[in-house]
Amino acid sequence: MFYPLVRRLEQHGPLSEEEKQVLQRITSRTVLYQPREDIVREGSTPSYSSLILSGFGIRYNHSPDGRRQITAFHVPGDFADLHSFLLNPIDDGVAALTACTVAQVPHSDLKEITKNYPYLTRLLWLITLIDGAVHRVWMTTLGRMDARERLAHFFCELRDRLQPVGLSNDDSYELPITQQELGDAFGTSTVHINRVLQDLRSDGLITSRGKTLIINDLRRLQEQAQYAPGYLHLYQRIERD
Amino acid sequence: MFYPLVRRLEQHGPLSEEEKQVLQRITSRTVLYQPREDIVREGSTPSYSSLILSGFGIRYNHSPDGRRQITAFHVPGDFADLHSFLLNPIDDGVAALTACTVAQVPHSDLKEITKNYPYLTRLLWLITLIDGAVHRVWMTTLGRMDARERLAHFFCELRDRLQPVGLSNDDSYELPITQQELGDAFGTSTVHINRVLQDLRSDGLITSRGKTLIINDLRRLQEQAQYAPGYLHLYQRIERD
DNA sequence: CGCTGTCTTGAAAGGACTCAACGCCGGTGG
DNA sequence: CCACCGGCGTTGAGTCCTTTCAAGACAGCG
Repeated sequence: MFYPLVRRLEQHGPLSEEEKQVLQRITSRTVLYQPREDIVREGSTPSYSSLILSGFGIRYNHSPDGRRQITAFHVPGDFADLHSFLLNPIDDGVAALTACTVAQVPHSDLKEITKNYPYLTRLLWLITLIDGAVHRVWMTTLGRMDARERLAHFFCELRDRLQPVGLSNDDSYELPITQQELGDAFGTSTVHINRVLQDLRSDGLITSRGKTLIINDLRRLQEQAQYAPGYLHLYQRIERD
Repeated sequence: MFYPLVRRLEQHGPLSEEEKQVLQRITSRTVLYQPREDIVREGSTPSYSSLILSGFGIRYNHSPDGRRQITAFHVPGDFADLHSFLLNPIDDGVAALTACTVAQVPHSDLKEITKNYPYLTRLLWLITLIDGAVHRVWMTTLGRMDARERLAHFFCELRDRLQPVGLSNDDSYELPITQQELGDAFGTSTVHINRVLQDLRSDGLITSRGKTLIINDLRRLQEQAQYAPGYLHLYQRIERD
């Protein structure tokens, strides 16, 4: 049996047997979602947080007049709405891009953890802080880079996030994201995403066949994207005492 | 004596006498910063987090080639880099816009709180989560709104954030932010900020005299900005048990 | 009084958008 | 087994928002 939350938190600090058991217990309730299905509705007040075990998801915001902004792409191992533990009603929604299996972690269990497991609490807190760090970098790409740089940056980011969960090999990975969704994430129209992708392809930086993305020239892609992976804090360590 | 952190956290749940004393103790070390001075350097690893007691600050990111994105404006009562408690080195910097008095809260004290005061821990965690919620809305304005809407949105947001700390009266407040800084925050050039401001002024939505901003028609400003203040979670309540 | 940072203005260029149409493909139903 | 359908990707043309570059006006400060 595979315990994604254990694996994820262990990236940031060692876990005791007891702690591992706690994490296994609170992630034992799992649910299956269909592609496009809502996992958490915008504005709702869930009593649990959703941990993605398999599949791809998105987090999104709608402006009152209906324009959509995708604020995060989620891969297996991501806690899509850990923030709904303390923040409710939540103002963003979570949806499945592909079929997803999701563990529903009751907020009551999270509260118990804050009472009895300060170290686990800090680890969970850290996960939400990394989320914020990624948000800030996305803000920087949205505000200060052009569409081409933003896309290149994202492809670099996704590669580094998929690696730890074994979903990226040889710099290629499954990318089940439509051009419309890319547009909604990176602040451009679908049409423009299409043209930028063609650009990246014709420059030999990437290849995309169907839903597979191949990075042909990682160095150059990272360079043009001004990509520096530190903000992902993949190996941020926390001390127990 | 005035304890900004107590006041801030009390917005989200009642505090016991003991808890108040803890908060007072950990915010007792204060420092004064000059305008433009760095409060936290980008990429550094501070051993304390900075709580702004008076003055305005910004948080910012630089892309490797030097373009700057301002990711947050901070007002009195804001914990500018509470996330540096667990996230280090931090990838964003904090700087003073005006003269600032700042309380430096040692990370060791924060760690003690996570061990002994789970309720305070959740309150502090909440603050960082609200930060994230604001980030997401900024992403939405950056990605999906034009410069005029973004500025209007920000003026509405700042009004609602200054109200609780008594810095906004009659829908007017001090705005010690240059057009260059507004540009760096909202993803446009300084020149364009200037033109958009003139637009908002000539439409009778705002008046700005020197560093004072007056909102002349709040309804219409909020409407055009599609402003919905829920994301600030100003009165988000958390339960003790 | 002069300096420097900030604000303002104009003109030309460019990145991105909208609208519209078309091709491709997989899925569905007859 | 084939025809239809809808979602997705692609393309072109015209338009608009925003940028860049440059220069001048203004204001606060030493």
